[in-house]
Amino acid sequence: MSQGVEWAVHTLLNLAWLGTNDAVPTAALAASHDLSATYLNKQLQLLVKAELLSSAPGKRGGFRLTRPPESITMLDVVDAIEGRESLFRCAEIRQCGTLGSQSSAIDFTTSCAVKSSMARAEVAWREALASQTLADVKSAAEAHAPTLGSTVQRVLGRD
Amino acid sequence: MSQGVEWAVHTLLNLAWLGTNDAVPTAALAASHDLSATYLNKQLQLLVKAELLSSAPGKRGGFRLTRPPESITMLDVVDAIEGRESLFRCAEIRQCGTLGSQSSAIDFTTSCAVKSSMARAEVAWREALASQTLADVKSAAEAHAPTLGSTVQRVLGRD
DNA sequence: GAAGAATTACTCGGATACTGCGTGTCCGAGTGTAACGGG
DNA sequence: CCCGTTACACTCGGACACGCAGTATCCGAGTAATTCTTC
Repeated sequence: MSQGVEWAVHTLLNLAWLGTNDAVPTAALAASHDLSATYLNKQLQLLVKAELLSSAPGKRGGFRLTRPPESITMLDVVDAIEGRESLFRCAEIRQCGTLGSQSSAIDFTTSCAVKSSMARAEVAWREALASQTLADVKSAAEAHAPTLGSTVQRVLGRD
Repeated sequence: MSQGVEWAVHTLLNLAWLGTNDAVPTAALAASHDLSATYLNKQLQLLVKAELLSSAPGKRGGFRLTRPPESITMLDVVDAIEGRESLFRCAEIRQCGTLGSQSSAIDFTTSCAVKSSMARAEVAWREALASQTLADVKSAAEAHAPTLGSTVQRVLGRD
């Protein structure tokens, strides 16, 4: 899985701690975790495309959350970065080769059993991701570092 | 996710249908689904290393299952091919940059909240995979193609 | 006819190239701000 | 003092290289079966 997901989640968390007061430019977000600003920008563009962030150009421009953290699930973030494709892609190899050509024995209109099995597991994964919001993760982090919110505001605050 | 997983599962299924009578060489297994024999062999070696298959050299050599299909889970196969690493690898970027250096505010001895969240979802995925055996998938496939077993024996049978 | 050794043909196994995607970087288009000048 | 214009500095956004893991391939080492020779 792409490491861009980690970048995205931490960036979204920082924006959540900061509140939706102001837009934050890529450079500041990158500096807060020592990331490549240009590459982080690539990920942020994906988040904009997924409508998790909105971008503002010009002076005092940057990115800000479009929704409260309670309305952003981990699945939203993963899908935005990884592109909603499934982990396991079935190439339907069962239909090929000496076995696949024995079509009389196989009903290819039904879904591949291997594909179904993998899909079941993937649904479990996605449901677990969808059940956790950005607010949940934020709270979990605060549990062990209560001052984190004010620290972010001090470091990222524009004024 | 690597497509080798699909190759591995279908190959294991074919061996299951054939029964543990005889070893089947890579070439036959590859031909049954029109795969690259040499590359399939690479995957089979991984399965041998994971002790799901045993290999026999020489004439009438090949691969055979080491355990009954009921004792092989989907997770076993995925782990064997993909190499037991987790999908999401945490780079601990929270400890870097202008925010990470504010260590007074953050307790780095505790696990990263983002990492924990992703890990939860991954556990759900692995449990779903572990709860499905190769025999389950085999049965599901047979439900829509009862003659599949005999077809495999006819196509792959050595005699 | 039986036993044993040499031959053979087939198998796996690891070492060797290639390719596509994730990773990383760069420069141009566009916009909000601020400064400036005129009324 | 206020407003319109102009210039500017900063922002995003997409287009351009790089590297590595997944993909694909090849050839050599090793073994079991077979064949041939000999007793």
